[in-house]
Amino acid sequence: MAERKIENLLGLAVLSYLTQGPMHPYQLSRTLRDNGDARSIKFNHGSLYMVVQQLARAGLIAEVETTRVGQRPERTVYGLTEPGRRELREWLRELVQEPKHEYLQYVAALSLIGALPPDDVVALLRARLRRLEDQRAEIRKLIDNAVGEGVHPLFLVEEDYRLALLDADFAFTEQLIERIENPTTGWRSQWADFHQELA
Amino acid sequence: MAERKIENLLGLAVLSYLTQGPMHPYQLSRTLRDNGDARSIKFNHGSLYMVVQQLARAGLIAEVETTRVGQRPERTVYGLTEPGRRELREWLRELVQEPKHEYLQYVAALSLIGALPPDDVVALLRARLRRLEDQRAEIRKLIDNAVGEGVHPLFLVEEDYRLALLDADFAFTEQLIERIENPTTGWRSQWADFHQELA
DNA sequence: GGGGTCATGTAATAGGTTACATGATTCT
DNA sequence: AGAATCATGTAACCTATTACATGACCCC
Repeated sequence: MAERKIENLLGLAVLSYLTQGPMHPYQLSRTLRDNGDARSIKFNHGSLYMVVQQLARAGLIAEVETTRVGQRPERTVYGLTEPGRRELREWLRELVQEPKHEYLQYVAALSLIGALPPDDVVALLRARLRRLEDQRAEIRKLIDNAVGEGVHPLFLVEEDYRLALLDADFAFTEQLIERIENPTTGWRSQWADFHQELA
Repeated sequence: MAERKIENLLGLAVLSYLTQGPMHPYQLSRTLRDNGDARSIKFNHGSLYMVVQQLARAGLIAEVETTRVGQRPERTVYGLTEPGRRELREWLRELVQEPKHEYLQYVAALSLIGALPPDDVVALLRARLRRLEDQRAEIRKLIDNAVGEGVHPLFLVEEDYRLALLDADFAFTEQLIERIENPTTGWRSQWADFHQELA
């Protein structure tokens, strides 16, 4: 399968929004933030303009008109092209279908965790549990609010997914504490020994 | 808390390896790959040299000596400084303790999933389930092999975590299919209607 | 002993983020 | 009317990735 010209997921969001008609970048920016999609896709003002340029260069979107109101800078309105529509479809299909390898911070930390002494780690893991609970509650509230306002759950699946991951993290972390602390099979003493040697 | 000067997690790995004594970049590179830490931390040759420079500029590591063997380019050997040791500890502590918001591809896709027709999506989700199983099996094997060779499970926790996330993804995805397809409460028809309007 | 691959590093390019700039609008 | 904020875009900077370069070693 041909490599994608644009990797930045902001581009995907842009393509997706443009299915509802042509827009200028600022409008996209606005919609992104209002829609709360910025929770799911890393967004910042500067990158948006960049990505729009890239999409245009790749022929996935095209200038539809440029207007000017008063003395403000020109606004260039972009619309989806046919290749753009196809790219949107293919890109989305791939992301849904193909679990991608991602580099997560916690994974990185876990892979180097031996550099900290085990007792410290247990305390840190306990702290993590608390924060995970907080985050969970927050997302829960966000979902409930939205549903309360009549948003169809289809538009909240990504938040459900986040919850699922948080729960998995929580369970894993609890279990990790157990594996360190268990009085008979726990790793504590070996770990402490190993850790001595480093210092 | 003061912002970290270096964000790139490769830097964390470098600090961590240097606790075992000074090394030159190529040696770090080698260790990274051999250790399999490249599975957890995005690694490529070029970035490593960059990060090493950054760490040096920030005073977290320092040149210990530069040697030259034959006509090969000079090798500069770096060692951990005291601030570097502290940074390593603090950085790790933070990562363990504080669940970070990350932008995941699947999350992005889910947030825009309405752009695809529901029947397609169900097929894609089913495909995902199969690949998740494959990935799971692969990691399982990797863990079992390593344990078989006598590696302490402490050095495999990050793989356990990966498994936990894969399982959560699997369960979520199964459930999502159900929520779309359920004959009485499923989203299919509303979704299809909504999707019509876009075209 | 010539062709690959390893060892080791630098330079060029492209991507993304922050900072800057300026007219319009709203608030007090 | 001045201050603050919004609208809109560009430019400068920094980071990361790819490509390039070259001596040494190993294999047939």
